[in-house]
Amino acid sequence: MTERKVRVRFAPSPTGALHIGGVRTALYNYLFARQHNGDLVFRIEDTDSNRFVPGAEEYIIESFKWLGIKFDEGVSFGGNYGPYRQSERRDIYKKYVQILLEAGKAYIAFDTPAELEAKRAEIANFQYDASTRTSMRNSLTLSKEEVDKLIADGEQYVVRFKIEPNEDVHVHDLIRSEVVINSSILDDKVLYKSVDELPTYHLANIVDDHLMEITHVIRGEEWLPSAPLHVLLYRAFGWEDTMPEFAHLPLLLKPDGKGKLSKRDGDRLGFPVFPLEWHDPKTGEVSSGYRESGYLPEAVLNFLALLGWNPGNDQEIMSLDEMVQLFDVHRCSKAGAKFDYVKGIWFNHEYILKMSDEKVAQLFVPILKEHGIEAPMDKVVTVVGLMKGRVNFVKELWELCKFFFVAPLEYEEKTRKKRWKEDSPEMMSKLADLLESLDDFSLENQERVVMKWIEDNGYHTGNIMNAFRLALVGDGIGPHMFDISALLGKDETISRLHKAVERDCFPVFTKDKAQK
RNA sequence: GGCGCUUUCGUCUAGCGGCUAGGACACAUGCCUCUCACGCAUGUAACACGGGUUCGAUUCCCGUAGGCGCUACCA
Repeated sequence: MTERKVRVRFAPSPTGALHIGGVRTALYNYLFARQHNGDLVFRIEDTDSNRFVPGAEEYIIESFKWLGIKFDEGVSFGGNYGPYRQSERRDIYKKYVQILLEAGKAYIAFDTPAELEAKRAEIANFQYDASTRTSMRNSLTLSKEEVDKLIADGEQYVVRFKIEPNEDVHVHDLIRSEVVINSSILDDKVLYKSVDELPTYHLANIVDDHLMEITHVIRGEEWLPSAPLHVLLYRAFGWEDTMPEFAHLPLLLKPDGKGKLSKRDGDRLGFPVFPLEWHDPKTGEVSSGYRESGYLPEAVLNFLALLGWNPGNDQEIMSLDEMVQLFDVHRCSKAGAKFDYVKGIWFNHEYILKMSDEKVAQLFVPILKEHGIEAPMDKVVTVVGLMKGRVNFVKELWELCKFFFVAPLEYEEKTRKKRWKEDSPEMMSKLADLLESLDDFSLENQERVVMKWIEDNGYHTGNIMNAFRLALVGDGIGPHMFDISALLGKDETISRLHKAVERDCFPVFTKDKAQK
């Protein structure tokens, strides 16, 4: 095979937010490049001036920065194969269009969009190809003089690829092995439009991949039908010997129902489909992002990687570096994968579990601040250590942990009803007195003394501990009691006990299940 | 409609002629326990259908059906 350095590219169109499927495509390209000590190129395919959306390019770059996917060259990264924005490569494309024209492998067509539309309405399954081009207005049916005159008169035209019929075109695909399509079913694709002096995707793509010395094209399955066209283009230019290898990835599908994953599904089922929050400049609509929803970038990448690929064993939790080692494009699945966002939540849980208490605490501090809490770091770290296993997202920590920082003002009704007995005020007073007498308020000492006190007096452990919990937490949840009281400290613990006794654990609140 | 791709538990998937069809998420149950979780254990659950090939098909081939994609002067 070739000795060329591996070079792959991710080439989005700046038409809006980066779709999560695009993120996965980029990830696979990244893994492939890293694994082969190759380069990953970031190219912007903005050949459709009508669909350009301001801010989209910046959004895409920021997304990858957050995710931790690094490019070696391209828009905003520099490199020796630029420019990397297709709208800045007009002259290059013009030159190659000319080459095809001169070689008789492409021709100029003057049929207006309206005329074509009429044709399509008139003839079922109309296709601009070998069977119909002789009856259309193009440089094959018009004389050289007529063509020149039309152009001189400012008539708009397009350049079409002249596809020879009845030829079996073989596309070798790394995931699907060989795909064969007969050239007769391909139409004479528009390669270039005079209106904006820009090529269409197909031409620009082939020219750029060739000039940028791309060795492997890893892209979504939606491109499979046009792969034969691309092969034909490489051939027309005489570049077949350096034509990249293709790998067409299966698509990401709706979690339920049918069809490919769309932004609507996210809104409908409550999960993001974009890496970052996206503010649509045209509609003003705001779409949620994985970052803002509290996902860890490593978890998102890990989750995405396994949607359509697996390392061949049971390992599911993998760092980016591990994935680089394990990735194998031949192990990609062929069929589309329903987007299992519930599993994505599980990945986030696993990554929080895996992350050090210190790091999670750092993420928790801003959330505490939002609630007006400024706590010493060591306390936050301890709380996180006690509680992080219970959540899927760092932000969920607040609801579960707030009692560590704020004394309860109300007590959960159901728990009060169940755990606050007739004699609880009396018992809690006694407990407060007992704790008051302690010089050593450590977890171990408290536990030893209190448990002995319970045993000596023949109390019921559950009654005491549950009332104790209700007094300190205001609810029937949380870690072991002495973890709580030790962290709260002697004064705060006793204060909360006294308050609970005074109030008799009133007022109460109910957990409204309806509100999320 | 045409062309192409595709088809294993509800979901993501392992399997590459002979297996009690494995794992993970979700779900259920149990254990742990002062509560709620975490965790751990166990369980429910799949080879789309019909023909071949073969001693033997989840696996190979051909159909059918379903799904997905493409079918633009969009990518």
